[in-house]
Amino acid sequence: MPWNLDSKRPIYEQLIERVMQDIVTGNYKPGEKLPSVRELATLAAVNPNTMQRALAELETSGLINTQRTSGRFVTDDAGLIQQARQNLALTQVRTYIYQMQQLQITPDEMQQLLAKTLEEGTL
Amino acid sequence: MPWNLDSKRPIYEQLIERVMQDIVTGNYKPGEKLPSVRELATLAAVNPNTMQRALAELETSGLINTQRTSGRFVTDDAGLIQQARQNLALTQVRTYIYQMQQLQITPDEMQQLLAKTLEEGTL
Amino acid sequence: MPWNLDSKRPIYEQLIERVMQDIVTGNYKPGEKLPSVRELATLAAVNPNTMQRALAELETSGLINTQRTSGRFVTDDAGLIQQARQNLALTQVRTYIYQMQQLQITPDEMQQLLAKTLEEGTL
Amino acid sequence: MPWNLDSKRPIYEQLIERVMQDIVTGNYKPGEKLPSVRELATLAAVNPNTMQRALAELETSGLINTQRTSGRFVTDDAGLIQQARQNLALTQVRTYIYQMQQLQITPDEMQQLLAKTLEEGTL
DNA sequence: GTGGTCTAGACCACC
DNA sequence: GTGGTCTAGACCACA
Repeated sequence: MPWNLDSKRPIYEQLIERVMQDIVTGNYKPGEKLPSVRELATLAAVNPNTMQRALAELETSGLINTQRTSGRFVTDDAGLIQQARQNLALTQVRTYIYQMQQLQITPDEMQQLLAKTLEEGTL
Repeated sequence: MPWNLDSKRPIYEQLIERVMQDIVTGNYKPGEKLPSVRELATLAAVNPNTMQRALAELETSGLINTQRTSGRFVTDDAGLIQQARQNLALTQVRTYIYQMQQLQITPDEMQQLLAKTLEEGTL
Repeated sequence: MPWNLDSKRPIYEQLIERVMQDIVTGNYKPGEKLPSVRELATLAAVNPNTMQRALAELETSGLINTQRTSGRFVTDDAGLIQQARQNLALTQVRTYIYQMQQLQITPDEMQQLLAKTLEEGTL
Repeated sequence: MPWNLDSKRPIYEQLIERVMQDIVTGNYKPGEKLPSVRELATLAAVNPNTMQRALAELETSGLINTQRTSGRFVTDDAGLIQQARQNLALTQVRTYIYQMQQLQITPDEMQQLLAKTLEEGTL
């Protein structure tokens, strides 16, 4: 999977999002050891400093823990991970609703448009 | 209506979105003259240059036309306005779907979460 | 024939060009009386002041003369008109050559491209 | 090479044209890094903001890409550059033809006048 | 009065 | 160092 970095948004921000996704979707399992900063940086084709910063900020969320000598690990608290996933989803749906309200689109239409777009399989 | 500017995103970008919304929702009618740059700048509490930039970029969408000495006018092509509204809505729904897919959330869940959140009336 | 005014360029400038064209192409004959300022302004759908300014500037070229009481007349000096036409054409061709040189296009290519475009009848 | 800015036309517009020329004529090679905004501004003897605006608008053409922290780069798509050059040339020749038609000059004359002017080497 | 342009100078985030 | 944004204030042409 390519990293698809967009040069118009802060790189570190995109790295945070990507690693977080990999965690909440189970791509990295609870308790699993993450690749080293250098490895991840190589994979993402970014400067190690930038990856370092991203991981450091991720730690504040509690999703990953650093063991000074042995590396970084995904939290083994599965509940925490599920909660993070819920929060991300909730944020998305609220954003959707808010933006549609700005366009004066009714709740019914919001649901219909979603259903229709999903059916079409349009990306 | 306050302008609710968020200092974390470019102001001119938010101005564009706001004026566009005012147009597609009929707050400014087709063919209507917009307030002058200076007036709008005062309303939004931003520098006239910033508002100027926003309006200039808005012009590329064709939603507004500029008459150099008499002001800016909303296009009188109602179809164009409706189309713009559709596009905005489509972009929103696609973004929602894409983000949820990243979280490996199924289409069914996307719809259930939307329905549930709408019911709760949660903001 | 519509006047095709472009709101992004000074109106009076476009009026000058248009009336000058009408003269050098014989649309208004040598010695002929021009319509009144008010009439022309109506035809062009512009403010009479603007048309007034355009005609005033045209006078400096010698192509039209004002008779204080009876109106404005195209010069009856056919040579002067022909010369103006030549000058306009020369300016065009020199502009073309200059611009193409900026693109590092050779004289041969300038001629070939012109010939080809004329053949196609492309507008 | 001096920048030859004409005070009667918007400076940023001339900057756009100039940089675009430098790209399509190979003065700046595909994939090459452009000088920084500040450097170019100094070279052209304009305010950095003005140069910034020009480059920002140039980006919409796809001829240059911006990497937020490392600078701007000419696209490495040589085809795109050639296409841009063609379009610029086509625009010029069409403008020439259109203007000459307005003067009611025949296609034959358009070609003769071009040939004659090129021979004379008149600037 | 309108929009448009330009300068000067400051500050920011990012790498 | 890079690009990006914003402000303040000035001036211009046009109608």
